[in-house]
Amino acid sequence: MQLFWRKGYESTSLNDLLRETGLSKSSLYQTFGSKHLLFEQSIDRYRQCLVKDLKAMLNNARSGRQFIEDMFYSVADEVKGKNARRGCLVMNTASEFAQSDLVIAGLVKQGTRGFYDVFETAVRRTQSEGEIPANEDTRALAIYLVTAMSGLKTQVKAGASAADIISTAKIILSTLF
Amino acid sequence: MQLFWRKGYESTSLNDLLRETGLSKSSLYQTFGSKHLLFEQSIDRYRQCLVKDLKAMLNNARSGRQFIEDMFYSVADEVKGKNARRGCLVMNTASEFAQSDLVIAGLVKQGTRGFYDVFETAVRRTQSEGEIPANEDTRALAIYLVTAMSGLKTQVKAGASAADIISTAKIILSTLF
DNA sequence: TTTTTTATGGACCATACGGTCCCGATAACG
DNA sequence: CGTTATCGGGACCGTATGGTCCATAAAAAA
Repeated sequence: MQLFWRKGYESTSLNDLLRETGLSKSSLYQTFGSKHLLFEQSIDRYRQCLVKDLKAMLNNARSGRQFIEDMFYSVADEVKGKNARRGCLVMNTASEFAQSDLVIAGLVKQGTRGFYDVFETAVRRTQSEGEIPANEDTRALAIYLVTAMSGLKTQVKAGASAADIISTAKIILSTLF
Repeated sequence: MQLFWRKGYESTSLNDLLRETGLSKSSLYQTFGSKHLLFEQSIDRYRQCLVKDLKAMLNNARSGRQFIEDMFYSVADEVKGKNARRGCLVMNTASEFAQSDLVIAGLVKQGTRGFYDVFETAVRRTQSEGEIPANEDTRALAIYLVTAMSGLKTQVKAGASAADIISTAKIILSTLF
């Protein structure tokens, strides 16, 4: 999963996977079936873990608004560090495959829906806390936030500076607050 | 360029390129040097053409606001049609390579800067037409618009519906107008 | 017309790819 | 202890990859 996340599907070779996992070829094929199936399982695991983590973060957050703001400002951190600029596996996969592979497209759709749901929950909570008007379309706002997040991560990949990310995050958030 | 745009770098094989161009292998190598060099030239040409077209569209637009609105609403059209969901070559490349290839990273940076510039010009014009407050940071707004556009195109690739694209575009634009 | 440059088709190459298979080691089980 | 199921190392396979080379054909220059 880490490897696919960092390099994408096509650029990750079987040898890369063997080196990273420490498995032999036969073991990897016995366990995962094929490179493609392993990729599918990687996306699925990624989505499960990320959505679970996001829900936990939202639950532990002081407020819905705090959660949303933290999410966007923390993108600036991805400019630096060891796993720098690797983006989001689901969105990376959407970009690499688009709709050319039906199975992958389904997993991507499942992933984006999961992200929509988390952000919609966050928006609803923020509404109930009085920081977002109650008459706003929560689903539309959630999709907007996921879209903006995805754009921000693409900017990181394109080489944007942390300062640009933060100033853009400010504008994104100004739509809500 | 069309092929790289549709399929990305790794997924486009030399045979694909020969078939599409109608050239023989030696001719293609004599003309473009290598697959990698051809890709670089494709990105460069893409950027030049697109930036030129955008500038022309902006000049011909009834207003800066009209230009910006048209840009975002027209993304919904990319859901359907023959060249559906292929996104933007520069952003696709940013996603595929991130910063792993220095030459490519430079071309991506050049591309994004070109997009920033066009949108900054559009924002400035819109300010002078009184539709955006004069005290707004035009560069920051331009980067925001490019970021939002890139996110929107990724949503298209992820399989979003035209309706979702339009409602998200509305929210993106509500930040400015 | 002859010479020199340029362009092109196609054979050829080494290698890296994803994937299969078998046989020996190990571990679980009776 | 003996038997059976599981696991993994590595040889092997066919193919597609990006890339080179050369001999010839066409065109440009002399």
